[in-house]
Amino acid sequence: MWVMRTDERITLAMAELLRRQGYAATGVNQLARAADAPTGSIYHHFKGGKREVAEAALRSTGAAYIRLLPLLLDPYEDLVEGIEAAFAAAGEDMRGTGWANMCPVGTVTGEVADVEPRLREVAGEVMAGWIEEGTRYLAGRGLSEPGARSAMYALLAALEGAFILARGLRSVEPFAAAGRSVAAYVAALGDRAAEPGGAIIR
Amino acid sequence: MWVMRTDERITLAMAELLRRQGYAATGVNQLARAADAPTGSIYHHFKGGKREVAEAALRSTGAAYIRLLPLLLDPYEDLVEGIEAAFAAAGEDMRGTGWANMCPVGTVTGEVADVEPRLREVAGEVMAGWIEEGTRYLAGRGLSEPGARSAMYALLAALEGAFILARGLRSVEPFAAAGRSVAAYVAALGDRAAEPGGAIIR
DNA sequence: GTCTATAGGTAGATAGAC
DNA sequence: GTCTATCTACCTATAGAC
Repeated sequence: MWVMRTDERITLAMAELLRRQGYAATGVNQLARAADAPTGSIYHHFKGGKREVAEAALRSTGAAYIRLLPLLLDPYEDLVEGIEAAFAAAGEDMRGTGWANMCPVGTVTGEVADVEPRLREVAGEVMAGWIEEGTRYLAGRGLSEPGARSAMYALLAALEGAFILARGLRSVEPFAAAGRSVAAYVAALGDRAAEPGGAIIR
Repeated sequence: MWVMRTDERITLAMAELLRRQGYAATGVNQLARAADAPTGSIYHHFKGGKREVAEAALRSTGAAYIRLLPLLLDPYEDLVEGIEAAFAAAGEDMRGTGWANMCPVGTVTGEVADVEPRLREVAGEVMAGWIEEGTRYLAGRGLSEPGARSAMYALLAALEGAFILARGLRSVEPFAAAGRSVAAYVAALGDRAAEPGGAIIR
């Protein structure tokens, strides 16, 4: 793509700002500057203003993020090993951006879920999509359906929490520990699935 | 305490507002209303204004939260069982408050770590204190020191992440899964510690 | 579709009477 | 120490020329 449409630039700039400073602290003028667009263009493309831009940003980054799961785990024949490696990679990525690289969906949900019901809804839809797609993927890697679903909840919680802890502590240690924890859980699920009679997993 | 000092009311009100709507969305006038104090009193007690109030709120809730760890886990002779129960309790607590009951430290860290360096520092200090105290507690429950530390990182990450997922999805399922995951990790750490030669734990 | 100018409101912060 | 009135600056959003 040699050119990027104005509305795409606006959405992308919003996603970046949400990751770094959240929704409330992000101003429309700041967004316009970041997207290299005049203020009026934002309201031309997004009649709902700032909030509608944020909704678009959450949806688009949500779709992009879930694609990382197979991308990071496919190379590992051993799923448990892959999970530890994926968490480690996320930690290094965050360190490389000066501890700024957070998930906008998690940031916004924590920040303004009570005050902006529409954003909470969109974030919830994105998260639900993550769970569904992730469950399918993990089931394809050998976990039972309920086991895969539970593992996906645990994985996402550990990941979102590791983002926050790493950002506060400026350390990759939360990612390392969270990765080991989720890996241990998946390993335990796998062991149980491999037992005779198999797949009794809560 | 029959009376509560003005500065205490302000700090407490700020903590509550931070949990529900974050730092940037919380206005000084709103804070004054919530604390039942005039705007000027805030600047009388906190020369640094809004940001200094937020610092005090993070420190005080940080100290209060870590006390919950022994409170929730002491009743359980089996640590692994206790961890699952504690996560379940946190989830129910959150459901009871209409999915609003989040940790202000995590919220603020996710929201304005880049934009308000002082708040990031304070949040980091609070988190580091959680790790230290939590590591001591878990070591007292039989884990090796490095195992306890790693478990504490994993526990906090899973908990902060579960807050976010539960808030977005309006479901306690993230807490259930996160609890099972951390419990599985602690169980694995314990098994290894019990092996002959013992306590080879990363 | 792009961009400028600006309206109307609210923010954080302060001054100073009590 | 408490409280009111108010300042300046910035916010979201809009109107309308190009």
